[in-house]
Amino acid sequence: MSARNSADHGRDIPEATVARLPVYLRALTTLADQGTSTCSSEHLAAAVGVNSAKLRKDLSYLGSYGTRGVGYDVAYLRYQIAREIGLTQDWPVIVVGIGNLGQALASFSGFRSRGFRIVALLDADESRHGEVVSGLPVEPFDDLARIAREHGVAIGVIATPAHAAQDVADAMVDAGITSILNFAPSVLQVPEGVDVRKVDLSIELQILAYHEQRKLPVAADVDGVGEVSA
Amino acid sequence: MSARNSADHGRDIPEATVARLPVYLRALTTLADQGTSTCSSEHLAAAVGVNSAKLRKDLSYLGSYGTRGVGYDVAYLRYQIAREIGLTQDWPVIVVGIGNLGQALASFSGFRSRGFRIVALLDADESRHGEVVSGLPVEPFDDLARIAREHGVAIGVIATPAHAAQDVADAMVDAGITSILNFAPSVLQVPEGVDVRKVDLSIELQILAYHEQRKLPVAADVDGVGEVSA
DNA sequence: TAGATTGTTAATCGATTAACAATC
DNA sequence: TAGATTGTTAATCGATTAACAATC
Repeated sequence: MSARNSADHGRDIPEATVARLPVYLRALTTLADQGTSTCSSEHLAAAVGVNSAKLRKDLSYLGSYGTRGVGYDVAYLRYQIAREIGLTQDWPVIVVGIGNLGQALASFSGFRSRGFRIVALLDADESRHGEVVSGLPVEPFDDLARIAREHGVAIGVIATPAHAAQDVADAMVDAGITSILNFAPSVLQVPEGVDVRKVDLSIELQILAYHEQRKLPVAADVDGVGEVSA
Repeated sequence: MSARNSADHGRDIPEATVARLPVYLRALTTLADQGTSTCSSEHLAAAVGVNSAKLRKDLSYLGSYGTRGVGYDVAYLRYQIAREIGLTQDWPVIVVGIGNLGQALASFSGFRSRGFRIVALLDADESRHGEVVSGLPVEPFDDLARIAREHGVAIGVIATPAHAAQDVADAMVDAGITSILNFAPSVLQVPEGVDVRKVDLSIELQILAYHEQRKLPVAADVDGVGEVSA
């Protein structure tokens, strides 16, 4: 009953699928680098650690880029995924907060090779201004709006302490930035239409700790102490 | 029909809930620091940006720690969540790979305050050995097993380049580490019983780019180019 | 043609959320 | 008691996966 035709492709891709497309893309790049020209869903799924049915379902949201009985052309599928994500274009990015993490981000080569180009590093600390980090000068935070507009920046990265993060987000939104990657351990309030993704190092460790804690105690279903002597 | 009693608490908490508990914990810490002693699910939910029904359902997996008509005692709920996650104990952690990211991790104060203690920094590069980073000496990667056992390390962080990550993971598993936080852009193969969480900076940016790409083109349902002039 | 593999269906599973009885 | 808020139910929604017809 649902009138799905070829023109629908690229619309309404489930979030869970969107989050996996970059993983597939990376695996395809690895395969291409190894000289592999064709691969099956089974092969690619094994490389990224997912169920092959899930992989095929994910790819089906993009279109029919495989050949039954044969598999997928690595270069072709790779291009289609890159196009779908928007990596065939260049994304100027600014980073606010040049502490240890900000410097690590500034020097991270993985961004550049995937279509992301850091065009400016900003910090509120005057004593840092003019300092060159990974080839870019540290500029005043107050110049955010001007810099963002000059470079057509749509994506901003927050690498400040938690207490500054909301102010930075507000300034980014004012400057027309509509996608924010937040490394500060704080919840950002942003208007509708602005996407925020959060990377939180200590939350990741806490999730691991939760599972780790369940591994150590004995399996018996008692309300025991469950502590092991140090 | 399901015989759920109070002794069940702390078992079978859904993954989605586990991932949110650290967020609740942080919000409760903020409230406590502000001197707030009681809060409603509505209030706490607003602070972390979730539906209050979801918050109450999440908390219900831990037990009944609220008071109808009143809300939650901030300090008490905070303790209960911390206990559930396992943050009432100390987690020794090692970091392998002392590049920019590894140094940022080593100096990140957020770990220590949440019960995680970095006990060693390791790197395969001999020229770095002995160098002191954030008060810890960089030690040889080959000493991983000894160091991990000496400190009872259960959680390891991989901050190496992608090509080294699998070897590091293998060594960690051999050394008895059963939880790994992987910052390298590679898929790790680990035996059952070992948890891996992955933080991938460029994947986060790619997910943002996907959504950003859908914002820019005009809404019309045409197969147009959708490119804006630079 | 026979074998292989995709793309899709449909069943299942897990997560979200509105609504409300329980109860402070 | 009246008002407020929890803890839980049940409906809904979205994601996963086995199975298989389509088809190269």
